[in-house]
Amino acid sequence: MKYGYHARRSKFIDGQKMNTFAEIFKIVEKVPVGKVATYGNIADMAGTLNPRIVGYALSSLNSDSDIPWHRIVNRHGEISSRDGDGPWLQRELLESEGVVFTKKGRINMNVYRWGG
DNA sequence: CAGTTGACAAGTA
DNA sequence: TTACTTGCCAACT
Repeated sequence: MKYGYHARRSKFIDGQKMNTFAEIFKIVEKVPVGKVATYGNIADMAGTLNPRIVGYALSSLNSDSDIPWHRIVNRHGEISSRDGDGPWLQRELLESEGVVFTKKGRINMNVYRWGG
């Protein structure tokens, strides 16, 4: 599965019409505990999105959101959140779910990556 | 309506 | 392996 941008904008998932952000959140919600997904993963599953849009959508969430935003990392298995307590909180949450970080602060994607 | 932005990814060196 | 460049596109201004 390559990182391909789909030309069509499918705003339909499971036969229901919904906006772009909702699509993203719906996918993110499916990431199981103890696993992580990349922005590209979510974008690909959503069917049409640029991975940037995924980050954009997640950035609109609060830290206490019901969406497991912390399970989304970049392709290198690194935390990409911006500033504030975001990055630290994300790592805390992941470690509390059993995700192990390397000394460089990266995640072994071969083990924890979800999808497929 | 026309830029600009951004929690990215892939390719290349 | 890291660092830099290019392509993306919805939301924002």
